[in-house]
Amino acid sequence: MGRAPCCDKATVKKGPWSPEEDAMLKNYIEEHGTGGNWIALPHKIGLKRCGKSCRLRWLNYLRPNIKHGDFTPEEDSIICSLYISIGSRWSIIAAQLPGRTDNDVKNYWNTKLKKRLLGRRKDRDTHQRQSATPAMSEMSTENMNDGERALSASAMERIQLCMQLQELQNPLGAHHNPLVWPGTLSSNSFNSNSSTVTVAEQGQSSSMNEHLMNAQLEGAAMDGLGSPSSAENSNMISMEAELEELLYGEGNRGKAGVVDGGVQQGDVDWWSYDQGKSPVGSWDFTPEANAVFQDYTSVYDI
DNA sequence: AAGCCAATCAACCGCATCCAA
DNA sequence: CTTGGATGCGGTTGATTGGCT
Repeated sequence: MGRAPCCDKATVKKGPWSPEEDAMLKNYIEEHGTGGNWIALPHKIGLKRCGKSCRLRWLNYLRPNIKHGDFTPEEDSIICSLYISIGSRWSIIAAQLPGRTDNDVKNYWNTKLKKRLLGRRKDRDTHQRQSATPAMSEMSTENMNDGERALSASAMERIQLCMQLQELQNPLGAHHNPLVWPGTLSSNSFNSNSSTVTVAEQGQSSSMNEHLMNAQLEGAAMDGLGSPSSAENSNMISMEAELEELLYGEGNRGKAGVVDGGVQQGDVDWWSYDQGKSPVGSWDFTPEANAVFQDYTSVYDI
């Protein structure tokens, strides 16, 4: 039994696209559009490709205004912030970065940013293990119990990144920090009615532990997105700066913060999206991504 | 120059969701 | 309400590239 294949794999070509194939696909779509049916598209053009493959090629490579490589510090900051906030929702993250595709962002995170951030944590752990708080030590991967090992890599990364930021902000009492770790303190600290990033949605998680930990992370993120008190706002600014430090190291603060014309990093931070410039007006903002940010802005009164 | 290895990125795969019949 | 096809998405794979020995 099983699922019917989307195309005839025996007659469909796989692997890298040739310039001729690219030209055929690009010319056709520019002239006729996709016609609302990717499956039928390759047959119309005469391409021996799967419809899904055509769609991917168009979205990730052939579409106009695609940017490749050379992520800016500002983009780094957005990616990291959103990853910590919402996890591996690459399409949503990419929608905040004009010209970037989800595939690009995902690759960039996996090959560069993740290593840059977690690598720094590893270095720091090596130096600070002796003085780390018990909670921090228990969470290091080599000390994990079976339940903790059940956490997905993504969830673990987000925990590590959150903890890394906490550690920088408040080395002695990070777990009491309401900004970063609120879900552990109060089950009401995040809104379970949110239709997009909810505990229910985390039902894909493979274990209850991951379930709960994700909920805590979402809580952390959600509180960060809410209407902060002045004290929390101060924490946010601090967290923003710490993220910058993690990305670019001490002595390089400000690298991400100031771009052409003196624009501050605060203009793009994720906990203070303003109605005017974020999702709407973004390049290729999907309805799904739009829904996420509408939830953020309506539920958390941003 | 050759071989090895790690990094990078395009592309594939399979699952989840959407939506029309 | 149910079903099945189409689409979207995230995880993973594999080919290519570049650096090092």
